[in-house]
Amino acid sequence: MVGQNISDIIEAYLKEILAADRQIEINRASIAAQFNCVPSQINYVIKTRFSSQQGYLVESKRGGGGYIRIEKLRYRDQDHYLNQLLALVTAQISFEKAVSILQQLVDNEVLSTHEAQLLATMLTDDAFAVTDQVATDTLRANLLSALLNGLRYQRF
Amino acid sequence: MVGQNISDIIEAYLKEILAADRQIEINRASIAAQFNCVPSQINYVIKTRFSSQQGYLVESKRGGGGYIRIEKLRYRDQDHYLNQLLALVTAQISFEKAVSILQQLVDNEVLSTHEAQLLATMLTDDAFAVTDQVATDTLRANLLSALLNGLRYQRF
DNA sequence: TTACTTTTGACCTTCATTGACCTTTATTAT
DNA sequence: ATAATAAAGGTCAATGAAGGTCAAAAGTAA
Repeated sequence: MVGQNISDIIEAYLKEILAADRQIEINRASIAAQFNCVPSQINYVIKTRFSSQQGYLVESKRGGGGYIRIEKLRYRDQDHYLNQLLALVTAQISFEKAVSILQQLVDNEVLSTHEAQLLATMLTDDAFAVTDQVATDTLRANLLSALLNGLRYQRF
Repeated sequence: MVGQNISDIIEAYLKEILAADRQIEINRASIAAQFNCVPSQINYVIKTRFSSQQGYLVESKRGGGGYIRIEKLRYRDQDHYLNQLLALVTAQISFEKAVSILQQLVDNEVLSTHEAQLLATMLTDDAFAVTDQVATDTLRANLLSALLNGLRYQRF
């Protein structure tokens, strides 16, 4: 039932291919034609759903024979990977971004879905009964940093 | 007595669907039109009758193709037990006490050892880079309360 | 009355869609 | 080779399409 808009549909389409291939190369115009939208919408989809925050690497080439290549990044070296994620945790962080980081940990099998849910629970605004938004975000960032640091030494 | 006002009627309508499906996705404007009320009344109904305290999870998305999704969470059978633990969480709580509560959750197989470790990580003083000790304990109490509340329901 | 709940609407924020205009790269004609 | 042209993809701002917030007004019950 999720995915009423074109962007969601295109996202799902690309991710389905990525699940099998881990890397795709598309022609912007073709995809746009296929989904009956304007070419720049593809850029929108990529920008909002395939960012490096979300674990994707996007490269492109213009001109004749141009393409857009999307790659789902996978991290073999866990410590290095956690460092990268840690770098994404800015001094203040919104719940949504925090969740997208947890999601990446799930994608890369560092956390189970259930674990991520537990942790997300503790990162909600609700969990901090604080009125000041800046203080809340700062705090959440601290919590998440602590979690990521903890994960690197945790044995399973 | 129940069902006199529009809010009650909308509540009943949504809960009837939820009884069958456990999850619904609605368009705020459509529902509002259907019940001849203003859109923000839907928010009122959700806020007063589908809160997380009442066992519902509500997510929404704005913009084109936006929606409001309501999910009925399953009640845990350890609920009574969780209530007891929740009572132990005072307004402020030390790390040691927090850990002992987590330990009880492990003993009762609500959490795995690893999960407890993850959560403990987020409850350390270190996780809150706050100097004031009272504020820290207050916060930790909030976090732990949120966690315990979250554990009462589990997603499908 | 008084306090609580419901109803309404003005105004706000977020997300999606579109199109005009720009930049880069490859091919083709001279 | 060079210059023109074609063939990509990129940017950005305007517009549209949802849902969110908040406080005032209107009901309701004690």
